[in-house]
Amino acid sequence: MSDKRPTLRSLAEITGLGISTVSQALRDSPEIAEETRRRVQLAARQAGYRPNRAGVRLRTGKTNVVTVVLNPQDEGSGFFADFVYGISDGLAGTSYHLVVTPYSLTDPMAPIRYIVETGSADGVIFSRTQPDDPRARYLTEHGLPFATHGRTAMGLSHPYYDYDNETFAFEALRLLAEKGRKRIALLAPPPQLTYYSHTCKGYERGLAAFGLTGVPLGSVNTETPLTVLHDLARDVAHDHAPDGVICCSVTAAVAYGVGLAAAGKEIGKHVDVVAKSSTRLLSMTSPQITFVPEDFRKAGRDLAKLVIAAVGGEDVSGLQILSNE
Amino acid sequence: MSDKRPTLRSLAEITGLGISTVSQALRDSPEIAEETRRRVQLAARQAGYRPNRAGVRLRTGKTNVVTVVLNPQDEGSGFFADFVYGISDGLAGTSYHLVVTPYSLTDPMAPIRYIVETGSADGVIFSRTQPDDPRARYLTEHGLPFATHGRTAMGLSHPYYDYDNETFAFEALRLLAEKGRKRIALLAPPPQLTYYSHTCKGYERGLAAFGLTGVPLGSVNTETPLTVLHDLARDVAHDHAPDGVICCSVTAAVAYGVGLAAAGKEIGKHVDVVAKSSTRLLSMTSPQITFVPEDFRKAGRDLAKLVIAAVGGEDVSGLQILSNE
DNA sequence: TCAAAGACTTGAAACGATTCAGGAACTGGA
DNA sequence: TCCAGTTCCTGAATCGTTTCAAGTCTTTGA
Repeated sequence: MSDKRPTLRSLAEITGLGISTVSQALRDSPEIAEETRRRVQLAARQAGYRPNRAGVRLRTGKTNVVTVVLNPQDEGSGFFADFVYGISDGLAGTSYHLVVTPYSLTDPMAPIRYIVETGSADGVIFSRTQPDDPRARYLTEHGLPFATHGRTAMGLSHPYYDYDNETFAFEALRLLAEKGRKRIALLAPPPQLTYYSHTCKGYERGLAAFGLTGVPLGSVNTETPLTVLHDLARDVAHDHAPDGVICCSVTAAVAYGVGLAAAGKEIGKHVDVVAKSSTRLLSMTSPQITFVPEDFRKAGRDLAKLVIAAVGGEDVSGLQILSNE
Repeated sequence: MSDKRPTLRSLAEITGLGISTVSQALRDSPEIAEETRRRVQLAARQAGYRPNRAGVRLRTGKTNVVTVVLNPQDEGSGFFADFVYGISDGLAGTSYHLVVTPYSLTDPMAPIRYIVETGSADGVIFSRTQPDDPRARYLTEHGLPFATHGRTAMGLSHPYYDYDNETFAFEALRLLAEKGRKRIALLAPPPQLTYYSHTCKGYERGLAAFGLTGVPLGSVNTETPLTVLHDLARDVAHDHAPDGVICCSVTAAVAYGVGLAAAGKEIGKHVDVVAKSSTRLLSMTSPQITFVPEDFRKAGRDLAKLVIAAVGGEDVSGLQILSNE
């Protein structure tokens, strides 16, 4: 009936108990009699009680916040939206809120330090993981739980979710081999990211397994400006050209594909392209490209679960996911 | 030198002043002597003091949080990523954090009520605004500041950022008229969203102004499944077909364009398509479509500024932006 | 019958901030 | 000299929660 939010104190008044009794009863402490607990919990439910987050946070230091760190390179990649929707899914039904921490163009570590120094989250999720990742190192040193999208390779065991890029590359080569392709190029991710090496490994393993020839593409990667990729595909000398291309990014694949078309090369006829994709739209405009799905929403959902488990102190060994979706 | 975060108390000890003096000095209260203020502020800077958010929030009720509400329909639209990056930009340099509030599939009002009931934000941003929007009404009734992406039409004055869709439609018709097109269809947004009527208004005004004929498309809109739009474009009877199409969404435009191609109609030759677009990728795959840019990142940035101004009590009249970017 | 043990409950302190009602020291005027 | 007014500073209370030491009451065992 009162017009303010119920608090422990008001519940105590309603039930005629002490504040600390109410507090413990709500958390099902065995110290409190079974019946009292039920009575308090009922009263709380009826009053619509929700613990005041500021109170909890001030007293315990627990923020009930998971934070995802923005990367400047992710904008407009289509990755981010799905990823956040997934994290949001994964947090649903828990007491955790999701906060989005901005990047700093001048210092990639700044957001991470900020989170640690201000204690503004219980757990962190970040992507674009590198083999020797300073963020992972820093968070580990400071004991703040985190989960990464992608793996590290620095002798550090931590929760992660990773797409199995090695298998992707390997299976992509199988597909190309089945189509009779012989000279395959790899449009790889930027080399500083961990999954670059996974991808290359699968690629090299596949070349050997299927008896194919690798064709180097020079120093371009999936984050090279699209127009450059387009022109590369259009202008490549015909006698050195690959007849199959594996691409780790939809957008890059599409740009490359448009470039091929501009050179009069038809995908599915003169050349084949296999690409990872998270969206269905582009399979409409570029139906000739072979798309292998990658589900960023699931990545986000699983990472949310992982980081919560890590916050809860679960053993890291069970918090590492290698997925092929 | 101490290993814990500085607090008002530790600053008080360092400076030899009282806690309340320090508190006021940091906020430049005129009650405190000029010199004392400087001394305290210097000490705070040197110690790397940052106010504890939980403490502030508990005492004052101020959360220093702006929350953006997710919409289920926005996933994968490309809108959301840019939008959030923009909001994050707009919040940079302020004390505000950005939290992402999940949607509820069963009750669109649930997240809004949650925010109000738990007092978990100082301000709210939401999109997909409707003429008679229950979210706007509820937030107004409860006195929680908000800013909308899109306008309402319910006799309620509130901060908003809106793209000028009326002008977009009007100018799109001008473009089509200049290309010699006569029979123009509008692929409009879903009718429950406010900008549907703005778009229609511009469309009708343009038809009259340029002497064009409107061609109805039936009950489809920009959120109709892409395959349906594709098939619609492909299968439409030739003698009733429009020779120009205005489209309020890139993805819909592309699907429609692919459908046209499947029917052997060439954009730029048999028909022209004008569409809003926030991404440059699709202008590569569909260079024949005329793209009019819409900048969601700017929308987010401006909305962040607007909602902060609203929280600060600024007059609504200056917090309404109609943009043509 | 009494002490010890157990079962429940509780008030007070603490987390870090702001606000408010004073208090001390100084000024100026009569 | 004294009173009133300024200027500047401060302790205590408060926000809502958890934790801890201590309290009451009942039960048990000898």
